[in-house]
Amino acid sequence: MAKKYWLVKSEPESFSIDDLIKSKNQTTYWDGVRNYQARNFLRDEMKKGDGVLFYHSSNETMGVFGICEIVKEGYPDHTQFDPDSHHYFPSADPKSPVWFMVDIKFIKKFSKPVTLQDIKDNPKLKNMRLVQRGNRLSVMPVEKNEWDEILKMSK
DNA sequence: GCCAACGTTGGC
DNA sequence: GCCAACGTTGGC
Repeated sequence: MAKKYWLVKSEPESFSIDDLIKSKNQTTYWDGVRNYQARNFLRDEMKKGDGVLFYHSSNETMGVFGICEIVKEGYPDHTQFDPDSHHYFPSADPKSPVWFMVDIKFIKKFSKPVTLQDIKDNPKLKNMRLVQRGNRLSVMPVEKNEWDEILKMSK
């Protein structure tokens, strides 16, 4: 199957690309996604080796800061069962988990981020889901040509 | 099944 | 900090 491409959003105050770099093996599990559409991507469609754009939101510099890859495919997000977790989801049953996550591994940080403004200013990227109205998905697919364009812009 | 209320996201 | 967009919840 052809390699696919994704974008994940994170607020750098809670988890930034530098936090990923500092993580053990530069790998982390992407927990806490509580949106069904995003869940379906995590559970069903993100495959080992797929490319992931790492996006910082709600920050003075919003944009894509680097890339990583999927190293472990969808498996149950353990925080849904943990009453102490901020992501606790009482109706989830370990026998039929509701929420899933993947593991991602750091590949590289751009020397200069591709900002949201850069993306908006590039007519080739006008169809990106990221810049479409009202889009609030924290995990979303990216087309190969969009991936290539972002990488080109990061140089 | 409808829909108002509410909570969250995220750009500005 | 504001607020538009939009997903979810829960009463009916």
